[in-house]
Amino acid sequence: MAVTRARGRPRQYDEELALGAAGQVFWTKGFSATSLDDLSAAMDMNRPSIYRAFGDKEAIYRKALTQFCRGMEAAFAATMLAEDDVRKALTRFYRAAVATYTAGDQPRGCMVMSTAVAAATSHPEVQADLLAIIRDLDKKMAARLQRAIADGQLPSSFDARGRAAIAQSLLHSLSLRARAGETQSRLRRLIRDGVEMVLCCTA
Amino acid sequence: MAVTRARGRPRQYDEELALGAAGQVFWTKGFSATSLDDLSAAMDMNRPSIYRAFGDKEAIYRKALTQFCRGMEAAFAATMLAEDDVRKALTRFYRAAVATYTAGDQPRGCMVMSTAVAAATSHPEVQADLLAIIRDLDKKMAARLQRAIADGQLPSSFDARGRAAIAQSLLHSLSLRARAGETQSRLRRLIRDGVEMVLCCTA
DNA sequence: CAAATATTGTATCGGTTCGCATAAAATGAT
DNA sequence: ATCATTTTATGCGAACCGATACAATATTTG
Repeated sequence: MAVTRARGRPRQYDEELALGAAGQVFWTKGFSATSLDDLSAAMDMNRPSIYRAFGDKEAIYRKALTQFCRGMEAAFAATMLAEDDVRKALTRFYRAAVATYTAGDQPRGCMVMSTAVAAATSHPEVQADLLAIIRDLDKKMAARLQRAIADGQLPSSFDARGRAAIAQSLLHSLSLRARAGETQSRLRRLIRDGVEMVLCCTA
Repeated sequence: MAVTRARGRPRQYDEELALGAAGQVFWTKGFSATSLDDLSAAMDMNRPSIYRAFGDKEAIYRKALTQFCRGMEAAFAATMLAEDDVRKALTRFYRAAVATYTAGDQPRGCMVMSTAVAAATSHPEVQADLLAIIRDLDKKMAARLQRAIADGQLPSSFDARGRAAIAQSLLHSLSLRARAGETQSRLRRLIRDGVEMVLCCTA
C-alpha cells in the first residue's frame, strides 16, 4: 500500500532539519539572546508557521535541546559503548566531545551547559530538563564503569557511581573551557590527566 | 585636613553597592535576559545615571563580574590559604562555594559559569574575561597545591598544574549542578569524592 | 468539481528594548 | 550672589520583541 499522504497542504519544512537549524542559533546565541526573527531566518519558516509547528519560544528551545541530546547519546554510544577498553573509551568520548565543542568558526562548548544553565533560573521546565540530562548521563556513565568492573578492567572496590559524577565534571569543564576559548592543547591535556584521574585506583 | 568634597552635586548612589545590586540581577537572570529597567530598579538609579556612571549594559556587566570575582578571591583566601591542611582546605573551599551557589530562594550557581559562558560567543570581551578568570584560578590553585608539596603533604611527584585544572573542573560541575537544582546531599558527596580524587596519589 | 483540511504568507498588535537629548537640582568656587 | 561643575530626573524615539488574527494557497477526500 502506498504511503497515505497527509490531507491538507503539504508542509515545506522538514521537522528534524528545522529544529536542527533552530538549535544551532540557540547554541550560539543562547536562549534569551535569540529572537524569533533569528529563528525564522535560520529555519526558513515564517513566525506563524513556527508557532503552529513547535509552539512558543521556550517550546522550540526545549525541542531543540532534546534533539541535541539525542546526538549526544549517539556520540556516547559510538565512543563509550563501542570501545571495550575503558581508558580508550573515555579518551575517545572526551575527544569527540571537544571536537564538537570547538567545531565551527568559534567554539561554542556544549549546548546544554552553555545555554540551558543560563535559562534555568527563569524557566523552571528548562531547569528540570537540565537536571534530568545531567542525571541521565550520570547513570549512563556509571553503567559503563560498572561494565568495566565486570570486564575485570577495574577492581570491584571501584565506586562506579561516584566516579561517574567525577567523569561528568570533566565534561562540564571541557565545555566551559572550550567556550571560553581555551587552546586545544590545554583541552587535550585536561583530557589526558582527567582520564587517569577518573580511572585511578586509590585502593 | 578635612576631606575635600567633590565639586558638583553629590552622588546619591554608592558605587560598590549599586554594582552589587546589578550583579545580583545579572547573576539570576543572565546577561541578555536582564533589561536596563531591571538594573535601574535594582540599583535605585535611573537609566541615564547608570549610563553616566558605568557605561552601557556590557560595561555594567563586566564591572559587576569583576566585583563578583573579587568576592571569589576573598573566599579563596579565607578557605584555601587560611587552612594549612590541603585536604581540609579544599573541602572548606568547595563547601563555601556550594553555600553561595545554593544561597537564596533559588540556586544560582556561580555567576561566572552561569552567565558569562552564555554571553561569551556574542561578546568577545566577556569571553576574554572568562578565559582570564579560569586561568587565574588555575594558577592560584596550582600555587596552593605546590605549597602542599612544599609542606610535605603531597609527594614531589605530584603534578600541581594538572591537578589544579582537575580541581577547578570540580568547581565547574558544582556550579552547574547547583543551578540545575541538584540536591545538597549529592553536591556534598561530589565534594567528598572529588577532594579525594584531586589529592589522590597515583604514584 | 466542491468540501474539508493543513500549511503558508501578510500584516499588525501592544509592549519592551536600549540609548540619549534635555532640563532640573544640588553643590563648590569666586 | 553668580558661575562652573556634577549628578539626578523627565521624557522621548526608533527599533525590536514575542505573539496572533486573518487571508491566501495547496493538497486529499468525496
